[in-house]
Parts: sequence; structure tokens; C-alpha cells
Amino acid sequence: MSSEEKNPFQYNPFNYNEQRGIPAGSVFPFLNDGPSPVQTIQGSDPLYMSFTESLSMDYNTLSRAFCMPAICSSSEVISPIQAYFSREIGAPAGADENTSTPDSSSISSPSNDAATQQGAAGKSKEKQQPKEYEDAKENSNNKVKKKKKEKKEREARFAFLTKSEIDHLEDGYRWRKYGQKAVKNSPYPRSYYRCTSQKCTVKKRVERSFQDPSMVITTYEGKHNHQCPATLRANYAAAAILSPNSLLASTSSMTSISHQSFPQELLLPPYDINNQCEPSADMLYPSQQQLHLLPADDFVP
DNA sequence: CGCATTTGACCGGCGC
DNA sequence: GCGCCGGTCAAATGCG
Repeated sequence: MSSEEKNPFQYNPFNYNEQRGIPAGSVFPFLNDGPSPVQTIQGSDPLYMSFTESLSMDYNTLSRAFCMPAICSSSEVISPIQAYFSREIGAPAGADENTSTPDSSSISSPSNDAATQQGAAGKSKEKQQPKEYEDAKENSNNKVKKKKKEKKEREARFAFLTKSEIDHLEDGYRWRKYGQKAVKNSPYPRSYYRCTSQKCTVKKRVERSFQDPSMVITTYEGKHNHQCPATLRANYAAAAILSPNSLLASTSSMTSISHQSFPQELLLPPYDINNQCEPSADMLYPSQQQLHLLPADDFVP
């Protein structure tokens, strides 16, 4: 809030990097096997870099975990960012205001799951949702208590920048938009989406960077408890490819389509439905251990 | 008609 | 305590 007013530019994590003189355009090695060039930005900030690097080291895992558009047909993932919003970061650390902390409403800082698992330092302002809301409806009496309790059980988040003209990127899942809000210090609104699958509480936020309108900041929250619809198709396509003679010829066009939409998933082995979209914490956050090695205090310059 | 989107209202957390 | 803000709800509307 006030911090945003002071540092409106800190809003944009991309800018955050740029301001630090971070060269853009470096390619994630782990994405080299991908069909599309995915560019990212590696931070020069030891802290940030260690985080992003740790992320990058297993971005495939992350993207797999979220079945997210690691590579979108019409976009480039510029930078995966572990999301841990606003006051969680900005505030505490007193995190270098001059260098503009990736802040609030949007992106994040390296802390996500570490903090999440630690109860997010309990300072989250973020309400913990879906469950919360359902519980609230079902148990109005315990509403407050539950909220407070669950508040600590923050959903894991993962944010990344994508260069795209399209706000809502196709990631294989079906989403229902349930809200849109104007973002402070940004002419672009933030859209809120919820996975349409039953009992799936995954949400995502999509907003366009006001610093670079070509960049879309997508934040995923939670874990899918179902298989990615697109993966089914992708697996089918992959099977077609691997499968001799069969469909190969006839599916060439199909795989091409799949490739365009969900190229990465074609590179992934078929997943057990239980693992597909509900990865372990380690899977989701391979950098977890590193994060633990980088407690909040360490982020303070 | 069913589903998705839009949009104003509402709520809770946080800073001052 | 008040105001701001982010996040969500839900009625209205649009669309296929």
C-alpha cells in the first residue's frame, strides 16, 4: 500500500530485475529441451538469483506441477517467480526499498513455500480461501476461528511473467473468472480465475504489467486435485507419437496442435492421476530446502 | 437453457 | 477507529 505509493515501480518484478541491471534474454538451460525458446531473466541479486535459479533448475517440475503454460503458444515465459505476496515480503524485510521489492499485489519474493510452511510468518494478509469460504458457509459459527487457523495454511503460490498479448493464457485447465479488480498504480486490471473442476480450489490471478504491457503476470495458487485435461490429450498425442505406425501419420497434425498449445507436456511422461496435479511439496518447490537456507532475515540487505 | 463473464457490493486485514 | 486495499461474492448480463 503505502509502500506501493512510494515505489510504484516495485510492482513489476520484471522491472525489479531490470533495475538491477539484470541482462535479459538468457535462456534457461532446463528449457532447452523445450520446443520453444523460453527466455528468462536471471537476477544478479544473490538472493533473488539463488531463488530464481533454484526455481529454474526445476521449472519443468513446477510447470508440470501446475500444468501451467511453461511455454505458451503465443508467449514466452520470462521469469518464473515464486509468489509470496505483498506484506509478506515487502514489509518485513524492510526489503530494500530502493531497489524496489517485487511487491505487493503481485509478485513475490522468494519465500513462498518456506514461509508458507512456516506459517507464513503468520503475517499474511491474504485470506486463505476456498476452503475458508466454504467453511464459512457451512459453519458460520466457527467462521472466525477457522479463518484464523487456516489463514496460516496458505496455499502455495507460483507466479511468473509471460510475454503475451493474451491476458488469460491457455494452460490446459479450465478456468472460470470470478472477479476483476483495478490494480493500484496500474492501468491494467487484475483478473481472478478459479479452476472449474469440482472441489479443485486452485486459483490464479492474471494481470498485465503496467511497466511493460507486453508482459503478463500470472499467479497460481493451490494445487490441482485432478488431472490436467490438456495432459490427457497431450498424453494421447505422445502415445500416438511413440506408438508405431499407428496414428502417427494421422496425428501429425494433432500433435502439432498439442505442441503449440502444450508443448511441454508432450515432453513429460504420463502421470499418475494422483501425482499429475498434486505434486509433493518438494516437487512443487524443489528449492524448498534452499529456501529454508534463506530465511527471511537473509533477504534483508 | 446452461454456462461463462461482468461488475458493483461486501468483507476482512493492515497501516496510520 | 478509520480508511484503503485486495480478494471474493453474487446478481445481472452475455453468449453459444
